[in-house]
Amino acid sequence: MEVTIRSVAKLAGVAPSTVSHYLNHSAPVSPGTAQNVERAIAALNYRVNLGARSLRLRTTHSVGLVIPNNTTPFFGEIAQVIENALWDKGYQMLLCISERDLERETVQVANLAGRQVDGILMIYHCEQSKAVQFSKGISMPIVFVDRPIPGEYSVATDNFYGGQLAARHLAGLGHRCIGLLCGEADIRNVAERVEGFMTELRRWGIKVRSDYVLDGYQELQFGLRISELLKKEPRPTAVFATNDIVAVGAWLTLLEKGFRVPQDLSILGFDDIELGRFLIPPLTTVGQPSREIGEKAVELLLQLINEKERFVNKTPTSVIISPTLHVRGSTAAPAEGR
Amino acid sequence: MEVTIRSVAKLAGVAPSTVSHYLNHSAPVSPGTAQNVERAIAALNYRVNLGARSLRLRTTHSVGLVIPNNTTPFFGEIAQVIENALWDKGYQMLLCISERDLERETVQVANLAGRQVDGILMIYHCEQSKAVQFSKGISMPIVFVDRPIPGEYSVATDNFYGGQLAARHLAGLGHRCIGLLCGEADIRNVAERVEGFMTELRRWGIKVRSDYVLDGYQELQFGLRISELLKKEPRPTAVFATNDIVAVGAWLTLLEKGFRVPQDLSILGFDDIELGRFLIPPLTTVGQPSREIGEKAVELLLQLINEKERFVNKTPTSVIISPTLHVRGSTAAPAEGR
DNA sequence: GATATATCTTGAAACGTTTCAACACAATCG
DNA sequence: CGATTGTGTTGAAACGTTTCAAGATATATC
Repeated sequence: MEVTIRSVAKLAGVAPSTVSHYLNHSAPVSPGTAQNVERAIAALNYRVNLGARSLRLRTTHSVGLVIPNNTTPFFGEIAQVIENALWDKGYQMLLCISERDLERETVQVANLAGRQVDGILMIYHCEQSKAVQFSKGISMPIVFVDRPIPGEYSVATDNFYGGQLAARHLAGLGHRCIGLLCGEADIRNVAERVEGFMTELRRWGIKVRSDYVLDGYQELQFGLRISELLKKEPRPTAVFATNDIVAVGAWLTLLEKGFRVPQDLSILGFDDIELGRFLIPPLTTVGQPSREIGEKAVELLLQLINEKERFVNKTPTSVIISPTLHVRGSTAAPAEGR
Repeated sequence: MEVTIRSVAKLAGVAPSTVSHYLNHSAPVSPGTAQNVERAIAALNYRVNLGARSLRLRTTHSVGLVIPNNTTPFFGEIAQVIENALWDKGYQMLLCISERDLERETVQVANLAGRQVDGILMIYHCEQSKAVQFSKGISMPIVFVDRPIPGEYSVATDNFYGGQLAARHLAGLGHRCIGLLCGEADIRNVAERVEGFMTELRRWGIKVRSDYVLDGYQELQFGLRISELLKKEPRPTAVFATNDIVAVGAWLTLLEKGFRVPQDLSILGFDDIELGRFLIPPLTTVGQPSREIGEKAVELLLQLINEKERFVNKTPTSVIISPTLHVRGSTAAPAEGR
């Protein structure tokens, strides 16, 4: 038999409600009974059944997080930051990995709703995600992370500005002949980075030749294709990768081919993953403030949870966080005469 | 008001129990009522409250996973594999990140127990973890992952054998002068790798000079200290790092100092993280079968959950999975004359 | 000493399910 | 035709909590 609040009450010689009051400080309990209850709890190794409590209280103190993948450094970091923030506030995180499967994404949201989580945080995979539509039919608040949706609560990076930062840095160093490794331009975040980058370059009067732009997946492997740019005439003096992993791939290729970074070619990434800091030279990059994003998302969600009524008729807010440029060793002014 | 099985029943003009039977196929329902119920469910957008169901059924179909950290590639991968395996079986994963905090680890296990998870998977941080002791007081089965405990159920890599594989490979190539980058030797897993490595080398009649052994943390930064080994006379022709991240650190340093891998120095890691496959040359490594470990752990745990009674008196089994050597480009025979 | 007040304790109802035992009805059997 | 079987349906109890309203006791007030 399970040990319940009733068994504790019986052993302590009081009513279950008294035990409950003792546990929750919801009513004063005389020192004598307090001690009895304490002893009974210890003797039976009683632990309150949070599921039952949730049923009664209509709040589970749990939050679901849906991410496309956990091995991508950025997502893994976000998940960690969010777990930490939630834990601090007494919330348990239910992690769902969608594996970029739209069907699965939706079922996971439905499941979380069925489990009566108090709220949901979601990095949806792409614009077509059915889960986004589906999420409107559930009763708990939902905050979209990293990838905003018009008309919904969200917390994300200002990707356009990030692209501008990158452009400004390279242009400021004197680069005029610049390449671009563009990972998955159909993801809005990436598109915005590119747009910001191009817009800013245009402001400097710099035009990126279309054959200096490579498209591919956001994987290390794609970065290896930088070798194609090295054959161009004139060779670009700097390259912006829309993603650190891609930048690392490029970096590896350059080293292998005997090019020196940054003397022969400057390289600039986006994300600020841990590895980049340890390359030699370390990678200059536009840092996604993953800590700030995760914490802000949790803060916003908990607000929605706690002041539910008040927020019902407010138009959802979209929090945009500015990335910052981390200047490290992989970028420098172009060599003389170029 | 929440939409419950009762509201559905009322709208469909039947008893709540009938709706339940319809949902769970626990009793035949006539086609007519079935349709009515279906319609009512759709009309009200009803979704069964899994919390309430759990309370009644005494099973939550959820499992807790405790890991020290989610950004370490190996842990992140394990978490992902486990989530996938659990999801396939209809279980929800509750993720707890202990941040290597022994206190927190314990509280997390207690919390999971309170939430009535059906079982717990745990990568504890170190031998002193109080959580290990604590876990004996809870009622649900627990399987230790990656780091076994005598007398408890566990699934882990055969680290000793992994060390042997590494040694055999290097010795077989002809290396006689071998260095060792040893990350956190007080973690048993690491100690076993080293032991297997040394044992096998001894069998080949090779002794590792004590000043060829460096100790440090399992971080990329530690790998940078390989430069200390490069000054030794004679210089080692190969280095084994007990961890891929450390190996990558070493690899970066070698490249930066102008040493060629593997011509000047062979380098061998442990874990098989994704990044290693993309170095140029790619990293030879002893692969931790993270997929197999995760899946096996889930399989074992679900067995314990489902056949609980039967297992009660069995002595816990400790599953050991053999790692495999992935020979890639970073190792080769030593240069002539050395 | 009666009444009011404060402190402590309690039984019962509720949260949203599932399931047992019982019932109603129709079809089948001998 | 009475008994049996099978198919659908149901009310009530249970899962382990919390909380409301009310009861019990002790203390203070007039």
